Amino acid sequence: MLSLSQSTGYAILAMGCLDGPGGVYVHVGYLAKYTRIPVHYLSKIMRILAEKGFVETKRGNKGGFLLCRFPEEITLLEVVEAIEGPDWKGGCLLGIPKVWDKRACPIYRFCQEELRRIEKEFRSRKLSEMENFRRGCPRTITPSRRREIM
Amino acid sequence: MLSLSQSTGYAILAMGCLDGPGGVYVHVGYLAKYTRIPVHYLSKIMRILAEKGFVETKRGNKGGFLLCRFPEEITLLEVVEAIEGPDWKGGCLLGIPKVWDKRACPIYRFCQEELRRIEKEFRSRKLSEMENFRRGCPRTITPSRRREIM
DNA sequence: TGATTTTAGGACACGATACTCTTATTTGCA
DNA sequence: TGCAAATAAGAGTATCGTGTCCTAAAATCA
Repeated sequence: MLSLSQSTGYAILAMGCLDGPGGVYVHVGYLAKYTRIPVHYLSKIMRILAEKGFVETKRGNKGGFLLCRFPEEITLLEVVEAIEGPDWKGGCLLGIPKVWDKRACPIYRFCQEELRRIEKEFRSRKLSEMENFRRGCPRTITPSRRREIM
Repeated sequence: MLSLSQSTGYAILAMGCLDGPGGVYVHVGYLAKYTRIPVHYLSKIMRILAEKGFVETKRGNKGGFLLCRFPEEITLLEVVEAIEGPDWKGGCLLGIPKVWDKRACPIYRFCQEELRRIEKEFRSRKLSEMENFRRGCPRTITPSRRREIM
């Protein structure tokens, strides 16, 4: 399938729901429910994002996750590279492992142009553009609704 | 990594080296060596391509593989869909599994445009455009060189 | 302090992709 | 006819992405 890994999609979905510095910590359970990501798997991804310095975590009651920077300052490209690593572009959309011979790829030039275009898009788009989505994610919740979710 | 699977790249690389109807059958070992694909793995892919009706096979002495149609008539899109299946587009370059809420993907419109552009490219490009690459692939070979290869 | 809430971290399972190896089976040619 | 060449077929292995589960540790609050 022509796409980055699901994990990257999950990371963007989840980060798009978080508040910036000074906001409220959001429980991973709410994130998971709202974004439809398996909760234990998302928990792992959040830990990676914490290690990479994207999110701040707080344990215990009223704990959860928070962005370390404001969403206006975080580009999609940063998130992509944090999860996929620097080689996310791969070089060939067709899946030719390493195009050692340009004649081997009938769309060599097209791939280069496309990947440049896509990277430019990723670099120009910020998490803040998911604001409308973020607002739908619950932050405080009743005990009964919590039992239903978890 | 943002690409189709390696198998698709392998299929295109290999098919790009084959003759059309009436040409010579090419040994999978030569294909593998020339394209730098693991020979047993390529052998499996060739069998899939044979099942799908893209290549003709001949066993035994002087056997090998041949395209069933002329390379001018075979588009990249056909090969992609044969190996990846019809859902190769996935819908979201970022890897968001199923974009149930357009607000969830900050580049929803961009993805749609890009995938349309890429599909158009795949549909317009033919295997015959790999002619220069194909010519470098050995068809007949000495026993000593064969030992070295296999 | 103790109960509750929440993340941290690791073990494990499962399927897909990528790759290897061995044993048929078919074909051409001497 | 028999040998050698070549694909067919399928079992086996490794790794990775995805997902589940359990226990430990930390933080809050009564």
